[in-house]
Amino acid sequence: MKIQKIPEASIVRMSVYSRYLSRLDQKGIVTTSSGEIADGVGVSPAQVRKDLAYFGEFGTRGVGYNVKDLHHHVLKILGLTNEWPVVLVGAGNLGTALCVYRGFRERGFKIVGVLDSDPKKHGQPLGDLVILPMDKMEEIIKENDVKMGIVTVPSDFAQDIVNLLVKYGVKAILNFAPRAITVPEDVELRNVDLAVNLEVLTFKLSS
Amino acid sequence: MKIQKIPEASIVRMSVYSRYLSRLDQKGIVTTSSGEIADGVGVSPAQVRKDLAYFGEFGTRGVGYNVKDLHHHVLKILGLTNEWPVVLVGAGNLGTALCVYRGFRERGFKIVGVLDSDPKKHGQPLGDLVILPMDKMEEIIKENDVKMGIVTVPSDFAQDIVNLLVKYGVKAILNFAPRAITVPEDVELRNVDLAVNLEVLTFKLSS
DNA sequence: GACTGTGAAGCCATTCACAGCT
DNA sequence: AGCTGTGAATGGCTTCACAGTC
Repeated sequence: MKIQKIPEASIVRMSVYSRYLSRLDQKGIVTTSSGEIADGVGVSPAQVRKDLAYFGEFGTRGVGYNVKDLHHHVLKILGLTNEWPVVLVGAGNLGTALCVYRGFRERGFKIVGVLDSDPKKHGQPLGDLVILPMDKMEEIIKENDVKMGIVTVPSDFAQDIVNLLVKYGVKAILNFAPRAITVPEDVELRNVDLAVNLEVLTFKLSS
Repeated sequence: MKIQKIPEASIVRMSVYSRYLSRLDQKGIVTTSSGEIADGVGVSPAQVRKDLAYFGEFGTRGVGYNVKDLHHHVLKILGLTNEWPVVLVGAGNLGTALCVYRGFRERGFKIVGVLDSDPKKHGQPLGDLVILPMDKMEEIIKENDVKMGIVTVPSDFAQDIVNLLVKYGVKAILNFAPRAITVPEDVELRNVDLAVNLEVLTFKLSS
């Protein structure tokens, strides 16, 4: 295998494969194939093989893949073999929902701090945490060695919050505010725009 | 302009442009350019022009675009000139958060019904709605002429719920369950996988 | 001079098709 | 015979570069 750039879409699919492999493993299935995975997640078998091939040779020709083995490899590729501490900023409706979202914990993400600028919220319990004021950000990040942040503050404040997170050493940010945000080169940013997803649907319904 | 297939990525960007144009309009700005829009949303000017060109000629050479005018055109293209009634299924943490999410209402999406299978939740207020049992689905959809649904139920039930929505006439579904879901050809489906977004970040942090 | 609209070129991702292994 | 791994072919999106317009 030559070294080459890996498409972001492949990484997204790797994450999806890993969830499917975890299900196969739970069902006690020992061996699988690119065809089975493809059916299970809704892509082509060639796509599955190509994606996996970016990272190594995990299968046996004529046989397929060992489920446990492949699952472990994929988790390792995604960096999910250890728990990730995460700080969440913005304890509004969306923030509180994400804070207790089981899908994150199941995949090894642990929210270790929830911050909000509203003094009325400070001290309020949220899951097994307590909402803290913004000036606790540095402490939370440093004490827990936090590298990831989730931003669910109103759009107007998103860039400022992101700047703060970066200042205190966060290296990857998931932003839910529908605004263009900039970060330094060594920081990873992903945006999730919930309304956009509905609007793609209305476009298709209308055309 | 020739007829041609429009990339989905272009539609996503159109939605982003429309939000930026709405901000420019609010600020009272009358004229803009592909360069300004590009800077504002973080893409290239050529990309902006190409995207818009899929749908028509909205600008004036040497001048730029009229903000109000372009904004209106983009909203019309996205099918956002009328309010869309939406039904939401699954009043867990994520579902309740989305139900009162301002970002949806601001863009013309109105949740007209929240359903959950848990009898303990029935009758509980949620925003200005009340959580209803699943067997009210048909009534809600028919009475409000609902064409869009949001699914925030546990993964194991997502396909069943989607099947029900489709059965009662919903034509576009936004699914938050991390499972492969299938729908008939005439139904649009989009998946939002929140954990995947964090996992793409961990991949990048780890590599 | 400034900015749009667009064919052509370049680039990137997916699919194909088959050699290689069990 | 069955399935992986992969170079080659295809298809699609983005960028380039410039003619057209004000």
